[in-house]
Amino acid sequence: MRHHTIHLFRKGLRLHDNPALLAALQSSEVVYPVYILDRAFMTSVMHIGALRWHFLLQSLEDLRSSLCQLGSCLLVIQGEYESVVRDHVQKWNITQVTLDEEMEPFYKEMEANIRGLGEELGFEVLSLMGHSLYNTQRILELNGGTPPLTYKRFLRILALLGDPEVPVRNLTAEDFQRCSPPELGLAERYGVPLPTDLKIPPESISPWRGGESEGLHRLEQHLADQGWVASFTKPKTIPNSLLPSTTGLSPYFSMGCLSVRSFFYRLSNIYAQAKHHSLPPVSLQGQLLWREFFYTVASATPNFTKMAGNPICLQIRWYEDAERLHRWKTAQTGFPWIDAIMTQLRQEGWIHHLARHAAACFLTRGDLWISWEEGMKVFEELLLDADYSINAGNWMWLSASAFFHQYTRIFCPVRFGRRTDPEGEYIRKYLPILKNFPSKYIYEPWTASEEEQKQAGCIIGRDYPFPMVDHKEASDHNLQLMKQVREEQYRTAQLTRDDADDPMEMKLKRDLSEENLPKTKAARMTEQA
DNA sequence: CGTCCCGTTGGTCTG
DNA sequence: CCAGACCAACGGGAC
Repeated sequence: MRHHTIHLFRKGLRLHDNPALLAALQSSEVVYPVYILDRAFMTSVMHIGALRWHFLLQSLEDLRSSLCQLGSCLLVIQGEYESVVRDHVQKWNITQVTLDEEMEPFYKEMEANIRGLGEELGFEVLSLMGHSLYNTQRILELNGGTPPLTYKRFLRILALLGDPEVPVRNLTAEDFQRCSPPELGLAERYGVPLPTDLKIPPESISPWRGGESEGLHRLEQHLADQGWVASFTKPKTIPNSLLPSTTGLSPYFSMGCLSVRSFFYRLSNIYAQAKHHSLPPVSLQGQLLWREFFYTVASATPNFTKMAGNPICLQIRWYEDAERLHRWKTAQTGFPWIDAIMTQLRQEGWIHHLARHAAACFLTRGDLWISWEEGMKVFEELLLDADYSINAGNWMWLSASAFFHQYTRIFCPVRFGRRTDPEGEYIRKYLPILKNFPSKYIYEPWTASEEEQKQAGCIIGRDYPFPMVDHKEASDHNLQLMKQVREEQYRTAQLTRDDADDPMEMKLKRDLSEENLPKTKAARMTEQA
């Protein structure tokens, strides 16, 4: 059967390793490449901010241009996705819709709705996995139905599965010539809108440009240095270097401008030629597998992006403090290292992984004791590489709510950054107000004398805020809170377990009595004293 | 069931 | 300058 097909781009904004689009071209006499720009969805479900809008529109423009070069086009149709599909299926006599399979609940729901429409209107739906290395369902099965909760265990499952599927071949003009492009006139009617058309602020000083072409260009630049690729070890990269010390390819992966499978195999080839190469978790390939790890856990965990109702997430009564949250979000904490990070995030939409750690630890268990969900929302809006599963997973990690539990390890907002950038060049770049501050004080400018502040041209408290908390005091306090939370949690777990096993009141009482509760060393010391 | 090992990237001190 | 011990001590998972 020769189909009339709509290929629906959602992520996967690329022509290389695009299995669903390839299948569309091979099975159709006409293919309509469509991107549905659903602004309400983007704003209320995806929560994308201005920088991400720019990145998306640039990616669409690049995709349109590449499709045109191959004799096709891209139709960007604005509207609610279900009614757009319904309208055009009838208008264009569509018999097939192809799309990438995605794992986020809202994208799954979208696909289910399109399948429902297919049954109603009589078209077929073909979805193929293009955004991840493995089928997460297979990983779950091999782990006995539950997601592996440690990376090590996850890797062991992957070893059973072997290498991921190889990428499909690049699309060529011949592929597109075998079937007709959309009618003339449609391309003009459904062009890629400009930011101003969508009332998005036009100015953008982000150094990241969206699109497959730019992504491939950056990828080639990095892969050219084979020694660097082979010896890459993540923790040794520098969070506050003025240019990214990692690949900075994440925005392109999150939107599917680059294929993770293609990258995986490019890395494998380089490793095969190198005498020595680093290994997961710290290697470059290991980074791709971290992404996969969080996808897997997220796909099998209810309420993964929330605390409430999330079975793997520690339940904590975080403070609600709109003012402190706002100051954190808008780079006004008074800790230059944290504020520089948040400034880079706001201006460029990308910060180093360790910088994310520092900022996240500060907001949650480190200093402010504000819910990781709030931080996650801010990152979702501002990070170009924001990804549903990875974002939530890392916020739980950093807040010691799941995956990571050694809550005594707290990032110091003063000393952590100073280790790799003692002169504070990163701070000077993103907080120009502190440009002339002496290096000695730049991570804690409030310790400079009035005279020194005057000389540096920045009075703390007037030109730049005082720190919003005393880090030492706050982190000690939070440490105690975290200890309490964990003891409480144990008590609750004990209660529910015994409830299920043995409802007898006597047993409950016995197990909940003081001497049967676990004691921290600190508690034991107090007792002795 | 208990015990022990170890974990992608803290901080501090010592040798 | 760097490696390693220690801090205080969690929880998943192996045994």
